[in-house]
Amino acid sequence: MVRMKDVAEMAGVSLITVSRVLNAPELVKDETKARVEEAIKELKFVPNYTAKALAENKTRVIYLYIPKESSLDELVNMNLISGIMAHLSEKQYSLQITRNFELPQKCDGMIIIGRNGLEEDMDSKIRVPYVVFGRSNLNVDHVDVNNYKGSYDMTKYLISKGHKDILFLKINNENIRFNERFRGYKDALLDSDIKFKESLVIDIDENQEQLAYLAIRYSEKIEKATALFCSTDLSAIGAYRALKEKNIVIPKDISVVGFDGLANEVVPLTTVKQPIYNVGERLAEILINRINNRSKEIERVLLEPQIIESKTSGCTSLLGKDLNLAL
Amino acid sequence: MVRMKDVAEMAGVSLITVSRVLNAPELVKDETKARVEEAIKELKFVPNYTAKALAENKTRVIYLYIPKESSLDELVNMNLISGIMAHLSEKQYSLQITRNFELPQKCDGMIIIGRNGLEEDMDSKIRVPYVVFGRSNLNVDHVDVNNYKGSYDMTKYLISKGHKDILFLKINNENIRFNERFRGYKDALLDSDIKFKESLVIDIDENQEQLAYLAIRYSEKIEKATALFCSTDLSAIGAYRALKEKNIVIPKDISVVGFDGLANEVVPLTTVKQPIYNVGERLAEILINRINNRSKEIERVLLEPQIIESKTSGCTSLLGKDLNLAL
DNA sequence: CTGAAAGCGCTTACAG
DNA sequence: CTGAAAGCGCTTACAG
Repeated sequence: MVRMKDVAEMAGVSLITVSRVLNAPELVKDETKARVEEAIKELKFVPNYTAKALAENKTRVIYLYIPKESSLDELVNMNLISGIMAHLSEKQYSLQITRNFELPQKCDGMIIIGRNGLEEDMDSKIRVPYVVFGRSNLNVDHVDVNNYKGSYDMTKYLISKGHKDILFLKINNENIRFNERFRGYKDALLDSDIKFKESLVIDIDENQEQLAYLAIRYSEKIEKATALFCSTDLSAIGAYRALKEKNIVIPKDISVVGFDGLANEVVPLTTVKQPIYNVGERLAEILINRINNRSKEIERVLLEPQIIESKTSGCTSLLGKDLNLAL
Repeated sequence: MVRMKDVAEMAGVSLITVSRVLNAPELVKDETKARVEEAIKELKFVPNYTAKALAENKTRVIYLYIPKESSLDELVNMNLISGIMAHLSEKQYSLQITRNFELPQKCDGMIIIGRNGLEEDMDSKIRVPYVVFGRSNLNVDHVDVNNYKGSYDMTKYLISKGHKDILFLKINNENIRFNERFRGYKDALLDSDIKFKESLVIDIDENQEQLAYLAIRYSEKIEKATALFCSTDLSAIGAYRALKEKNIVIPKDISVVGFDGLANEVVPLTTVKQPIYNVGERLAEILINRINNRSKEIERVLLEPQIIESKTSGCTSLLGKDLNLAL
């Protein structure tokens, strides 16, 4: 293994100078720097990050906190982990996962999956820089998905396809995300001069396929609508099943769209795709920047979701026509 | 931060003794050991893994090689990464991802996503212990999914539901996995005294939704069957779409099942779920064991997939009956 | 602009 | 069974 010492010898300088070329090149005379750089290239020197970390009192380890309630093999978490890994690897950082705040080892920073309530005590508990996925009441770097915008855009999209009577399957729990999606829907209607009607909203209490199924199965509001916008893909699938049972054909009789898009590799549902993988990348990026500069301005990033057109939606002009049927 | 030195002082021993208690406790007198252990607990001492790694000439970093052709946000890769991370984190190792074999930094071991052909030169290139996902012609630790068994079991499952004429949608490329799935299907028929018929096989060349769609859309073999076993979920979804277009109702007229199950959180397809997340965990586990004991016997692990019953399959006794329709 | 020396927190022959 | 000393490969005041 090539060490800084070897580079120093080859370049005819001290080890300290090599270190400077690597970490503070502006302090080194151009000519010396050139000699060192050549030696580095010649010997294919790569710094030993373990030694560097020890000397700097760093670890090059980032912890990702995922609450215990959330399984690591959920699609959201998998997307997140992959995105984070991709960026950290590039920057020579590595990742560990934790389910609580008692970390088994030192780290340089943390990524926290939003815990909406408990945040107040977080800042005192965590003694390293951290970044949060989701809203944060604290003055802290965070990344979130623009649920409002995604929902707004999807509603506009449906309107552009000729839909005016758009049913909304709403999820009624304290999760801000679902509220934002509902707001986006309403505002898009408003901005298109379509009156928002309570009679076109169907409520369920949790994001469950079965609840959505039941709600749609026994609702009569369907007949008034040409499109159904579900708050999540999971509920869209429940709704889909209910519609089929009622012999309503999709998208011939009604368009059905969802929100999340985490499995759109295999689910042919028109939906709003949350860029969770990108969220992961951005979280990692922002955290590393923060580690390298504690005093920089707080970052608040809102990533835009994207509409994925698939087989469950169509134009109103095609209503009743037997086209390519959806799954 | 509490160091070994602090523990040593409190226990009234040398730093070396503390190190022994941690790494080779059998060399330490019981009484001394007890004093040290108490001090460790009292001071909540946690070893500094960076320092340990440097002294041991280790890194505690594992590289995961994923070929460039394969995107990190594919479901398989995400499952894998999450599973690997879960185990490594537990063992205080961390992970980095690489897309080639020029590693930017030292590591203690590698996890290689099977590269079926190129394996011959691998052993010489990689100078650290490694484990492979997939078959390997080399004499190396590896983990794979039992595709044969999954397919065999699914076929048996369909037979147990009364199906005898089971169409198989086969993918005809060099990927061994697809061959194994086909073999499992044939053997299950054989073992159930059902004659295998070429006329019940439909071929496509790649695992693509559209190819499956076309193959099923224009095949007349469907009419002869009560069940359709597709080699992948993706092809099952294409097939599903084609069937719907032909006004064939699922599972009323025909059962449709797939293979993969990576998105079954949201896809209500009866399928064989590949335990990719568990594959990840096992890969990590085996690698760490190998790192700690280079001379142990080679591990060849075959994980069993699992049948997930969902809404696209049913009993032949219910054929033609209008039940809970599937998605 | 450059270098000698101490230090980061561990492990590991070697000695006793 | 226990300990003194050197070493892992870097960084960082400090001095010049």
